[in-house]
Amino acid sequence: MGGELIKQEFHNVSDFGLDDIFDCGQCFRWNKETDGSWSGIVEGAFANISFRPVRGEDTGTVIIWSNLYAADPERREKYWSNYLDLDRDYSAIKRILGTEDVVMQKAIKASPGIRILNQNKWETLISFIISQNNNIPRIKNCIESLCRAYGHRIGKLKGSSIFSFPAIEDIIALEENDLDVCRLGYRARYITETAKQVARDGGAFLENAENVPTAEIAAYLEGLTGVGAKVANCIMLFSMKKTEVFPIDVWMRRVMSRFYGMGEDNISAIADYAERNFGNYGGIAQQYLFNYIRKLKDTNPAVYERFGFEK
DNA sequence: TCGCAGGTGGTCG
DNA sequence: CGACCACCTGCG
Repeated sequence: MGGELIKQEFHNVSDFGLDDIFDCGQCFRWNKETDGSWSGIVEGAFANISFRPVRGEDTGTVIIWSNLYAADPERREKYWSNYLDLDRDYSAIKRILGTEDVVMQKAIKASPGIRILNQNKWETLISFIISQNNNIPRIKNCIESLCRAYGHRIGKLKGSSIFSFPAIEDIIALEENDLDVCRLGYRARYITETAKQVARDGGAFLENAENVPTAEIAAYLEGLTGVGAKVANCIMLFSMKKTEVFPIDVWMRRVMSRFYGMGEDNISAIADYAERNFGNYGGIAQQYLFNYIRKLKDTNPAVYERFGFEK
């Protein structure tokens, strides 16, 4: 590994579940270890995160082993606290979302440990371009392949090399068919085009996006090749703290039609419903619902199939 | 084996 | 502006 691993702990953390956080489709470079911890690559560094609950499942200690900002304890603590969204009061959000919404109460109960990660903007942008019309195992394979081909070798783990996510410069330096090895399909062109567009201002807009109004960011992102409303919302939610956006994908359309009695292809009506009922926490509501319907399909396909509309 | 996957861009009325 | 439809690829 590049640099030794240093331990960072956060105590008395509640509303926190590793599987809920890392397996809810918001990130693609984290993998579960046999001991239940999760390992991932973040900002060109390696990390392993485990959670030790105390007093049942309510609160516990988050334990992070990483070589990120090894020489700067203050920066390191700030980074991870922000990355894991530890300053946000999820109990309060759950109360707000669950009020007079039985479906949401069930969804929250199914994945009580969800937290929205605050990830690198560029990596999130490219990752969600790759995610379109694609399935999660292949999305992960595509991203690893991209990192292996054009990221930088940052060390070795369990006998195999690990790589950082390629920087903007790494992508704009590519020639016509360089991405073929990554098997990205038609998304390859979207990525090279988007990289050029983002590089026009040296990546400044993306870097400062958190301070820009949501509508303005959305307009910028949807101007990028391969970025539509859904991908733009995912980028804003998972890397820019815009918790009010509500990404609508096939799963959300299924949830809204099965559990909320809405037309499956009436996207604008679904968006209106989310805005009115989930308000500033639409994105968090979306994550509870997304995990709920996906888990239901995996754990109880029969119920998933015949689940009619209930309200 | 083959439909489908956390959609988007282009085209046509 | 809304309703199609093609699109790389490989998982389940």
